[in-house]
Amino acid sequence: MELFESAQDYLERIVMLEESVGVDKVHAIDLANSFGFSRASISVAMHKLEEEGYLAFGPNKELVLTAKGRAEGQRVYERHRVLTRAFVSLGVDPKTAQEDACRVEHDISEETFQAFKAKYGGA
Amino acid sequence: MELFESAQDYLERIVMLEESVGVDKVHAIDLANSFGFSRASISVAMHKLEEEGYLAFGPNKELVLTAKGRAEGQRVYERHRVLTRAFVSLGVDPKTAQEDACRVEHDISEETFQAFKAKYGGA
DNA sequence: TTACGTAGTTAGCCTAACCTAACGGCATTA
DNA sequence: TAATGCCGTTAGGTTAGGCTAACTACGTAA
Repeated sequence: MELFESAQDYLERIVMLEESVGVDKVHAIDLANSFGFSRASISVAMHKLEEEGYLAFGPNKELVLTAKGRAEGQRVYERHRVLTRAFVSLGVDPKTAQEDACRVEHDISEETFQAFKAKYGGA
Repeated sequence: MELFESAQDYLERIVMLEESVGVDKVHAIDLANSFGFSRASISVAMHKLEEEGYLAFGPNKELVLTAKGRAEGQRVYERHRVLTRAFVSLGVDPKTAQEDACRVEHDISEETFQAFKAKYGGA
């Protein structure tokens, strides 16, 4: 089954949160707060991701990414970072660049992403 | 009421079709063929656009854009052209660039669009 | 003139992705 | 120990945007 688009966002955000300083385990509530969505929506989405093998629930409901889930999250996160950097390089305000990257990251082909990465990917 | 995203595509496509050589009047069937959607889906969408004042139906069901509809269609079409040109400039295959532009055109802020236009907007 | 093909419409269905309301488990605290 | 509050879940609802099936209207061709 195809990974639904919102799921890419969730996996990406889990990876982002995990990389935040001071964050140990990520819970569903953290995603809900981060996106401003209801706990219910996140709960349902997490169970779908579990069914499809992208994550598991730890003993205290921590969200534990599988290798497959982590790879996908990191893939999307990299797109996010490259696109944000590209937009900022073009003169866009960092906050706006970030928001736009968050939507565009799902929409561009691998080819177009690689073109951006080649031009704007360097640190 | 906010203009739903698919509606932007429809208005844009009507403008594109009108500008095609040899095209006189655009009908719903032309959109259906162009997108590969059913006639039913297009029919419903066109009536919504009519209700909201973006177009009218001519005596033979031609789709007649209002000033408001044409402005919106042209706005989206310009985004499409600028983004396609930008992606091609980055080395992306024209067909892929076109497809990606078609999705990204809805997602970027005016600020980011203007940044692309400034850099890649020239003929 | 009947029959056919094309275009548009209507009704009803599906999925993705959100929502609220209500409830269960668990820990902390008065 | 009983109440409080937080987190997660379940049930049911909404909206956007597609679908098929079946109907209508109209023009053309046999």
